[in-house]
Amino acid sequence: MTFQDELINWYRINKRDLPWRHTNDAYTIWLSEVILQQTRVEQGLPYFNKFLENFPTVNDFARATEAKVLKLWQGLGYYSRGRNMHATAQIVMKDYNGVFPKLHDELIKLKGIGEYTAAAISSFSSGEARAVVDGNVFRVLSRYYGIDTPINSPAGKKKFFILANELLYQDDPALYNQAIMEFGAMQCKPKSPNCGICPLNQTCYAFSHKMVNELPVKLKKTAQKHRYINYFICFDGEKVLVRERQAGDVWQHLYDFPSVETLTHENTDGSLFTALVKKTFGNASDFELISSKKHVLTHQIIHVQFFALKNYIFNFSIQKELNWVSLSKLDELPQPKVIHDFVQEYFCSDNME
DNA sequence: GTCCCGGTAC
DNA sequence: GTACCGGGAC
Repeated sequence: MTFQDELINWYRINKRDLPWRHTNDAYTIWLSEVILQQTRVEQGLPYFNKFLENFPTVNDFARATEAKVLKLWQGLGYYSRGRNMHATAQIVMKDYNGVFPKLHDELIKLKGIGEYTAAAISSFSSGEARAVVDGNVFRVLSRYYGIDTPINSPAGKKKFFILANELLYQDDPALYNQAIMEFGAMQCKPKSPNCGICPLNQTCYAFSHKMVNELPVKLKKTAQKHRYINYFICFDGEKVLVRERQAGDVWQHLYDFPSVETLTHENTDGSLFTALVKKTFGNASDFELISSKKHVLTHQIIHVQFFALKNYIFNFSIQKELNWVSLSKLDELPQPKVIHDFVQEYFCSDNME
């Protein structure tokens, strides 16, 4: 049997029953593919159901507010995906009369749709012969063919893209695309794949050369930088002061609190930190540490501290994009996970007293 | 705790 | 090439 036939055969027996595999609708497939970018099926599945329920059509998606989209996206990470989807839904309404494109060359023009997603949507919705090249495909091909070109280098991307398209099963591109990705996700897993039961083990380069754990090769990621963000919780009766985060940093258009960022881990009781807080919030201001958390991103390790702020003088010129929000409405705002976790803990223990 | 996983935009 | 997030495996 050929490589392609083995994969398809394996897929017919082992595939998971997933909702987006029962449709040819480009809009529904787009929802699933963008949600599944950088995301495992188990984590993405509830979000897919939530989005389809809230936005049954691309028109419903386009007419929503961005805050509603981000609120539904909350906790999934990489929020630019949600913002780009919202923009794309509006472009589809305006430029495509609400009919979601099915062909690669149109899809690739849309925000948030790159080579992988254009190939996936076009092959699954229209049967177009475009090979998907995602992390699963990189892994399966690099191991089976023994290719050690780094998958995150320009040369590697080109090489695997060409090979994947040469291997594409022309009789049913969609079936083959599904098969190789599912095979990568479930059998040719990143860690401890069970090569003993793999139907391709007799012809797999990595297996016969004992290189399964060395492939694929990936260039080392850049070092993470440490950041120290100190949040201040300000109350005015039932209202709390929140900030909408702006472009140029993480969590764009999500909400957190007024903050003071320092270059190092400041001593909370130290005079330097106290001076900084007084400079920001007024000389009479006083603060008390509530909670500390560490939040890890790709390129940043964010050390977060939450303080209760008292006797401050509110001054809009100090931090922009500040708004008072009543406590009961706070959870309606999209929040970064580290903020949402804090809010849940802080106000839950408050209620229990 | 520490390490590893994954598409797109710029 | 680098920035974007959160969760799962160990």
